[in-house]
Order: sequence, then structure tokens, then C-alpha cells
Amino acid sequence: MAKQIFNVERFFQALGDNTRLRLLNLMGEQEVCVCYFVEILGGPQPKISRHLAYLRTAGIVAARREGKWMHYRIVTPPHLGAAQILKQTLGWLKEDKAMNADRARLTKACCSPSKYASLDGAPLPTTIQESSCETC
Amino acid sequence: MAKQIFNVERFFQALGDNTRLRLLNLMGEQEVCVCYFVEILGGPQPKISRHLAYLRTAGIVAARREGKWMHYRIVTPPHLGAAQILKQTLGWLKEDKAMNADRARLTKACCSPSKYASLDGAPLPTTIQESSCETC
DNA sequence: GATATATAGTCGCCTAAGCGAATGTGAGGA
DNA sequence: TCCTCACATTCGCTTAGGCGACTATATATC
Repeated sequence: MAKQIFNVERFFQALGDNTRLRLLNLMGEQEVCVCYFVEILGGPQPKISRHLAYLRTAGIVAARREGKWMHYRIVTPPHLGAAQILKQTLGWLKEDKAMNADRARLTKACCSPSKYASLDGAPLPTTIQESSCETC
Repeated sequence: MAKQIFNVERFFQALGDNTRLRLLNLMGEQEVCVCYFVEILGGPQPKISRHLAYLRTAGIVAARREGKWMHYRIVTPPHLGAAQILKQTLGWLKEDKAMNADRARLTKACCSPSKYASLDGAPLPTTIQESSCETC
């Protein structure tokens, strides 16, 4: 169960949803707490959680628990091709207007989390180093 | 109707199916007649046709009629990011074993189309130059 | 015009997946 | 131990999409 085959179709399907692209865009090089996603994307929390689970089973992100908070980060897929495409996709998102607005809102929220009731006390996103899929 | 907005979600969804990846792999730099797809992929013709239509509405391929034959070719998406990802994906497919086998079968079929009843008289794939989306 | 060929579109069925609403769970604090 | 917080999962509903079988259309040929 620990090691499952990387599925190419699944990989592209995971990228074929705007909510998931927004989540990936917010992660970028950072490890981000779920509560920030909920705050920035604005939808109901279970929706965010389900999309994060989808990305996790597709092998694109990994989760880490820290107390009652869950942190998500992008992981490098085991396939070189997928890794390159994911990287390129993230670069592409950086040029998108709506995606830029999302990142700007994240930055702003991080600067003064106490102004957001739902973020008060939450751990800030942290920059991460190169990471690989935890199933490898 | 001529010009419709390029949809990022749709683009990735189009790549999220193995049959469609196989079709794109067979096209590569060539313009290929539908009958070759049917011969190489082996499934029922309507299935091939439906997947080609999906790729067409996603803005990834374009069709050209020549008598009773239809030729499909990959077109460069209007978004630079999508264009790069498509190119990278095609490169990735070239390293895949099953995809290589498909291309080998296409080459073989092209060398002696008369040996395949369904290909007798069909126009051979032709290499194409850089092409852009016909809706642009 | 009738017919054959190559391909496209439709129909019915089934599964995947997105969504809102409700519920479950693990960790920390009182 | 009970409660709360931060998430995750489940449920019921609805839509998208894949498939096989069938039908429609466009071109060529007779």
C-alpha cells in the first residue's frame, strides 16, 4: 500500500481542475497550512480537503501533521517527465492574473494573520527544499 | 463560434486519458489519417473518432479533409504555457515503452499499407511544419 | 441516382467526480 | 474526562465522460 505506481492519466486529471490548480499555485515552493487555503480560496473547508486528498492520491502533494494543523507541500513526482511538466505548469500559473491575485492574498494574509479570525495562531507557510514523493 | 477561449482545465483533462495520449503520440510531428489510428490502436472506429473530437474541441488538434479521408495533426495551443507543456508531454511519451511500440507499429504499417486491408489506398502520414490553432 | 467507403454523431448504460451538508477523528486544552 | 479546534470522510445528488452499438453524413464510384 505504501508504494503505488505513478499513474500518468491520474496526474493529468489532477491538473484538470481549477480549484486544484489554485491550490498548487498557492503551495509553490512553500509548505502551507490548510486553514490558509480555506481562507484564500473562500469555499467550504470540506471542498478544499477533498481536492487536497485528490492531489495526494495522485502523488503530487504530501501532507505533514503538526499538532492540530496539517501542512501540504508539492512533491516531485517519481517520473522525470511528470516532474518537468509539473514545474512548467507552476511557472505557467505564475503568469496568470487570477493566480497572481491568489498568491498576493496569501502573502497579505501571512503578513497579518491575526486580522483573519480563522488564521489567528495558525503556523505560517514555510519555504521548503527539494522534496521527493514520500512513497519512494 | 470560430474563436473560443482556450480552457486550461479542458487542456489538462484532454491529456488525462490514455487513448488520447496514444493518439497524440502517433501524431507527433505528422499529419495522420484516421484509418491509421484505428489500425494501430485496434479499437472500434467510433471510439477513436470521439477521442479525436475531444482533442479538437480542446484546441489540441485540428482536422483536414482530403476526399473521403480525414487527417489530424497537433496544433500549437494559443497559450505559450500550454504549448510548452504539450511539447514536453510529447517528448515524455517518446520515452515510454508502450508509446514507442505504437509508433513502431505505425511506421511498419506505413511501409507496407497494402498488407493491412483497412489501410489499402489510404494516404500516408505526412510531416508537417509548425502549425497554429485554426481558430486564431 | 444507387452504392460503397471513411468518418462523425447519437443513444443508453455505467462509472468517476464535483458539490453541499452532515458526520467522524485526532490533537490540545480546560 | 469533556470540549473545542482543525481537518478528513461520508452521503446523496447531479453532471461529465468513457464505452459499445447503432445510425447519420460526406465523398467517391458506378
